[in-house]
Amino acid sequence: MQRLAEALGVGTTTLYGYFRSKDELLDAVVDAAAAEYPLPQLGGDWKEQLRTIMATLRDELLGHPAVVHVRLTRPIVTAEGIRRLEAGIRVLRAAGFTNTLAAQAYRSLFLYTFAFATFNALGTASPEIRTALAALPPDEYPAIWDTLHDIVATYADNQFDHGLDALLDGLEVKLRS
Amino acid sequence: MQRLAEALGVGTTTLYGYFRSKDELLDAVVDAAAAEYPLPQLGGDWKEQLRTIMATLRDELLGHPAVVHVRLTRPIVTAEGIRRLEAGIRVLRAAGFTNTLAAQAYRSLFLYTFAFATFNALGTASPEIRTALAALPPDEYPAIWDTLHDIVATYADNQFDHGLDALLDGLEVKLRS
DNA sequence: ACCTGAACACCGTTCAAGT
DNA sequence: ACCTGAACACCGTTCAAGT
Repeated sequence: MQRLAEALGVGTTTLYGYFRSKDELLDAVVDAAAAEYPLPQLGGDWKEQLRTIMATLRDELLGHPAVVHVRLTRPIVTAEGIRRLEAGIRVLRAAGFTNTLAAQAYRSLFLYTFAFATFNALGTASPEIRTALAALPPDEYPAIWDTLHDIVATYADNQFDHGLDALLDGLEVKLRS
Repeated sequence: MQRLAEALGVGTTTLYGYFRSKDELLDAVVDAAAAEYPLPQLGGDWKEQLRTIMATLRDELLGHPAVVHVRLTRPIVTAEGIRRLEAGIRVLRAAGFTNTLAAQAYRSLFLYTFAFATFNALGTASPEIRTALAALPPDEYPAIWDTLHDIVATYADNQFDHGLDALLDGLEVKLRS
């Protein structure tokens, strides 16, 4: 708070005239960050529409990594988050999912997307991981040794699509059964 | 640190004789917590084996919620985490996945599991979410209104299986193509 | 070797007072 | 109404000194 106040050229206590606490200020920051990534027009089949919704969430979190940490401290409901949820449930129900399955499916997609963005945003840097894994004894960890390159590669962006596609394919299986 | 030292009945600075910093102490805590949940004997088909591995990770994080927050601050590699990774990659390769697909699949499962545990452990309490969602105007958010009960229910434990099963089903689709 | 009080820089927040 | 310095309780860490 004191650093923010100094950056703004005001006294620290001035901030408390606008926000009751640091948490309340951060809530507003999170909401403002979310508002920068409004839901675009949805097109394509239900899977493609959900891909668009989740890509928006991912971009929001990657665009403001600091927001991720705040959101993991306590539950925060943003206006954009509500709009994404509404759109997601609509898409899933229109695709034929029951209310229960639609809610569970959205939650699964949300969790995966949030985790991907979290581990990317919080800088789970590949060099450090690589070093740690490469130092393991190959005879004890042969599978890691063989796939070291592939494991490190999962910190790249295309990992997002892999998991999301798998999840969507799995949801389709549930839909058909 | 001062509170921990007091609880231990020693001076604060005594702790720095055993750990170079608070981070280093927390690393040891995280590793100790993980060691409480060793990988059990794996049985069943590849999906069942991965379910067992991920359940172990989930239990570890839910068993020590404070650990979750620490692990989201910086990348931490635990001994048990390495063992789980080795076991997971082995299972996936034995099931027929290529090295690349195995690494991506494990990462997807890990991300989903970690996110589930995170949002449960950090107390994304359903009452607050319910209140926030129930206060929305029904004409603007009809899908949320209709599925309010189902959405709140996704904070329960059986949500874990739903998403994990969907992910595993989706991975099976990839395996067969 | 093992332990420690004092001190430092930093933080969120409150209070009473200033314009 | 809007702003503010001083103060408080708290924190991680360092230093120089104790046994």
